[in-house]
Amino acid sequence: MAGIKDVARQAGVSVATVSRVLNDHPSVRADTRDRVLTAVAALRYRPNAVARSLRTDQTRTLGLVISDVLNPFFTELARSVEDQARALGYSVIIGNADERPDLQDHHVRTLLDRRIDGLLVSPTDGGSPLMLDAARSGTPMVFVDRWIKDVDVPVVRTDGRAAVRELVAHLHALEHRRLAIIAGPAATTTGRERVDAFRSALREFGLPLPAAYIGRGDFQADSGRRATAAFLDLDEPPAVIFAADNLMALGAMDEIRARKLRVPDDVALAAFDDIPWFMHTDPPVTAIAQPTGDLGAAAVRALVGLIDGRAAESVTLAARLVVRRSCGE
Amino acid sequence: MAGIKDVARQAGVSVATVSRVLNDHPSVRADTRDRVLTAVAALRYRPNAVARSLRTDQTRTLGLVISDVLNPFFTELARSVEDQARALGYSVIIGNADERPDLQDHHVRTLLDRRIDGLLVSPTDGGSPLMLDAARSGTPMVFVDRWIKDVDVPVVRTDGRAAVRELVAHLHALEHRRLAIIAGPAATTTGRERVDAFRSALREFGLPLPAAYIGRGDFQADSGRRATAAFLDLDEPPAVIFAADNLMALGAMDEIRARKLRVPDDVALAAFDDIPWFMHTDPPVTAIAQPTGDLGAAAVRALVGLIDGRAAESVTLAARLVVRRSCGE
DNA sequence: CAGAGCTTTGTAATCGATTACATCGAGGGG
DNA sequence: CCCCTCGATGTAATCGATTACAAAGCTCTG
Repeated sequence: MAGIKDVARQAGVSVATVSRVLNDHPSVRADTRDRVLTAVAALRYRPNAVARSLRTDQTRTLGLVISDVLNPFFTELARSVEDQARALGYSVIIGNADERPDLQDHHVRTLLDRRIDGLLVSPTDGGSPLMLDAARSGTPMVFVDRWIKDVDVPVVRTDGRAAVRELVAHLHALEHRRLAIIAGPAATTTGRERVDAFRSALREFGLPLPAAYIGRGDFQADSGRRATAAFLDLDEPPAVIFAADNLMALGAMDEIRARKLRVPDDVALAAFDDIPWFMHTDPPVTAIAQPTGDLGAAAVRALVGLIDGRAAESVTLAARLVVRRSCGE
Repeated sequence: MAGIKDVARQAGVSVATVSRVLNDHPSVRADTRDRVLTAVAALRYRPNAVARSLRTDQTRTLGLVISDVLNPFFTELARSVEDQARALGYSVIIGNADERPDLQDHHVRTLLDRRIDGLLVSPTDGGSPLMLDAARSGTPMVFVDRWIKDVDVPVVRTDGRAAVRELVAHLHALEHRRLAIIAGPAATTTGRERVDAFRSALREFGLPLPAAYIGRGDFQADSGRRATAAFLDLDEPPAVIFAADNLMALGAMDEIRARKLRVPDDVALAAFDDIPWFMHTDPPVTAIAQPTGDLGAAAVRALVGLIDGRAAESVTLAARLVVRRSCGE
């Protein structure tokens, strides 16, 4: 592959001049520029990004570590992140943590080794020392969706409290009284928050949230299945199951279907995170929708701001309830 | 951030020795190695992958350019690719082409600039000159799922002919006679192949495939909606709609639902590419499933083989039909 | 017309690693 | 006891770009 030297030779100038043309430095005579450009075209020269990065100490690359690519919410997020990053001249390297702290650390380490300019993370757990170190040592970093307490890192996220309250009101209006939740891992903020929001909303309506009605999930389908099985085995099973993410809702549907029960007649179902498929499930699932596109775009803007030395602020967007038929009419 | 020089100073050796320890070169005395390792730990040193790549001319990174991240088939593929790559010591950079040739080229260019060691592509169109050049100029490259004719690049893909034939047999047995297909873009191999397979199977059963029963889709949901609308507006609408991918099937369901028609009573529906949600749609969708995990793993193995100088062979796996209820009982 | 000042270009250092080659010291054979 | 060999380590070139500084050419002015 042709290098800058080949271009310089071909154009009869020095490498410095070629470099200046490439970075459109003003002090290059027009005809020299033309000769260089012709040589570049003739040799199909493309600057080596690796060499450039080494010298300039910037890669124009952002790292994105997400909890689970198979979760449609996160792939939508990844997509909007990439779109916005591209618009700002950055590439994105995605790392899939699969909800595993060790994999998360693996990706953070690899990304740091590659000297990405900034890191976008949706942490799987609460306290990866590696990540905390990175944050403290000044790596530009922004949390998205989930975050870690007591770290000075901006957070771009959705506040679901109002929507959860709305959901509970909806359920209450439909005469449902025994409401259960499949929670996410306690190590994640979203895992805890959604339960908290649910609990406060229930209290507001004078409803209890017994321990048996809090299922321990890990944001993946299998755990939704297991938690649902446990609920349904109870002497007094809940009337509604609220899954804290869409994959656990999928698992819940699996289990309900396996037991030949009907939604919403036997159990009602609702989920956090709306996805296109919920419109077509049997029945369509009532869900709380996050503004995923805005979330990704805002996160990238905040991160690039940080990279450019501006102080980034945390952003909180609102979720909204989408009522369908899975909780009754 | 600490560099190799800092480590050398701290350990009282030269950078060469540090490098040797890091790449575990045999000729380093045990106690020297220990001193270096202590220094590495003390300074929390991590080698700069950018510098290393420049010198060694390898990035231990694979590029993966896929047609659409929002398509669950491709995100599953991406996931298995990443898993296998990680197992072999490679990172993966994913580029999402969004079914747009210009975006595809953008990603190929960026990946090439970054000097990735190899490229995995599921081409959106038939003839990006950039990609053809790259292939010819020796960039290790493997096509996955889709491919381009007349290029000397190994292909790892699924052959759906048998499964499509099985599907048609199933439909025929259910007394369906008017079968339509929503095709993918003619520029893609999968776009054409699936129609061809469908057509031959129909012929085998003595059924026609009128032009009006071939919908022009682009593998995205909207086009499925439009093609379905066109079918249903026909004087003699089809009894079955076979969507050549899952997103177009989603679009078809949208349109059918919007017209208050029922699947399979009013129209039957089948799709290429199975996804977890098809089990829970109303009704569950009959689909042709690809062995996605194997596909990704085989593609990575072939690519890494190429990188290591071994000759890679094309791999063809078989798809299988998963019968559910969307075509009748 | 000399020299100041500006524009344009070139020379060479640099980024942080790897690695060919040089060097040094110890041990062994004659 | 000398020299050769081999193991361990260091010195410095190198990868392909960017960029500070030097230098050359040109214009313009007094």
